[in-house]
Amino acid sequence: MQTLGTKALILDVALHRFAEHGYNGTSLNEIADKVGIRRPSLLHHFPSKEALYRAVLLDAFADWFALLEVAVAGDVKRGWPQVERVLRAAFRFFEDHPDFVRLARWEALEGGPMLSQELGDLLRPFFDRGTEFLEREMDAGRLRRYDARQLLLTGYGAVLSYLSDASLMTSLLDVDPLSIKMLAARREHVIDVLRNALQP
Amino acid sequence: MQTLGTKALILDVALHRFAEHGYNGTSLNEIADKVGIRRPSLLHHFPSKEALYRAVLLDAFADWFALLEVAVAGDVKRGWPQVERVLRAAFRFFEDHPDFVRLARWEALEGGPMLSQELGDLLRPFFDRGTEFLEREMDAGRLRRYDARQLLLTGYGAVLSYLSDASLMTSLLDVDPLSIKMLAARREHVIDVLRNALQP
DNA sequence: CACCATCAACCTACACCTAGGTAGGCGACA
DNA sequence: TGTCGCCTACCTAGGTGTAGGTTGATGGTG
Repeated sequence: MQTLGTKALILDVALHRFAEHGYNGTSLNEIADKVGIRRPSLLHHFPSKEALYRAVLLDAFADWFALLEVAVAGDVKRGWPQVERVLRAAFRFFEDHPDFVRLARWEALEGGPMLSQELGDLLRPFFDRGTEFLEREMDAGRLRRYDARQLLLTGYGAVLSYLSDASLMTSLLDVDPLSIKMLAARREHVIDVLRNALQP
Repeated sequence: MQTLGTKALILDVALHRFAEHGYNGTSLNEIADKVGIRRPSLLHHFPSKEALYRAVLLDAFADWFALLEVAVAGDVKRGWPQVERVLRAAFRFFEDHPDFVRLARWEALEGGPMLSQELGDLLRPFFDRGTEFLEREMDAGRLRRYDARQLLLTGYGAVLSYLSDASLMTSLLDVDPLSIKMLAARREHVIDVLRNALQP
């Protein structure tokens, strides 16, 4: 049942590998082997390792941007309920796309193969929209006052680190941090902390 | 004025390189060049790349463990003031040891060159002591109730991500995230958020 | 003091492997 | 007959690690 074309299959396998071991830790041979072709055949579909990586990264982020667009559409609610709505949407996305989380983390750490700047530019509009929303709600007294940009970065760290650093979490928690149960516990915890910090 | 012996100099340079580019992204040639010797001379001091990496990592963590010992010594205060005391000590350490932060992040992401388990074992006692402290204070009503372990992990993510993902922060903030001013802003922000989340 | 053995720290040269990427051929199929 | 997708064979760069030699400091001994 391999409905995926070879190209899509390559992207799929590469996403897993890059997410797991990063750019430097992944070889084209590994990817090709898992796809079931030889390396030169892989390079027939993508001109270079870096081109493949870019394609993987942009694909992954396209999904994330699409979700963000939907999640913030209309600013349906105000104050904390809207924050919680977006948070839950984000959590659901991250839980469904663990490879995306790790890929993003590698990219953020490495500064990427000269791609980080570009990604930052794509991320920036969403960051600014988030900032504006938070500032508006704080001004209206519906959220406790903080530096809105710092607050977004705090959310970023609190949400993503747990998911990206799974092996460390396993050492500390003695359970699979990515099990359904632990993911739910994590989600509710973060939301709980932020609610208490944000509600006036 | 090179008061450092060659071995210490190697460790120093290697720490920088591993922190910046990770294990796979760093070659012994780079390190040797920067030290001012040839690679075989470097391998005279450390038997292999992995041995060098282990030495770097254990050194870095030894400093961190030493600080933790001091910071938690005596549980001088109770409730939030003690939490804030430890937080500030940790921030100061991280600001003084940016390479440590990034090294830890690489290690957590990569699962490390088979070292992560070992590191987890070293970290574990501190994690458990933190958990116990928080639970005691929560039971006494001096801190708002959360899952203590989740809370520690939230702190981990919120504090370290900003410092380790500096290149991403630069893209989003348009300023040097590691400047004295921004570091202070970050510190006060995180403490502020956690205070509001934790004080009953 | 003169002599010699030892050893640490460095070097050059080399062996070996794996990586990414290229050249060119072969078969299937429109 | 052309083109697509794949192959084998090959190239080069760069990585880790080893072999073996040089130098210079140390330190015991006649």
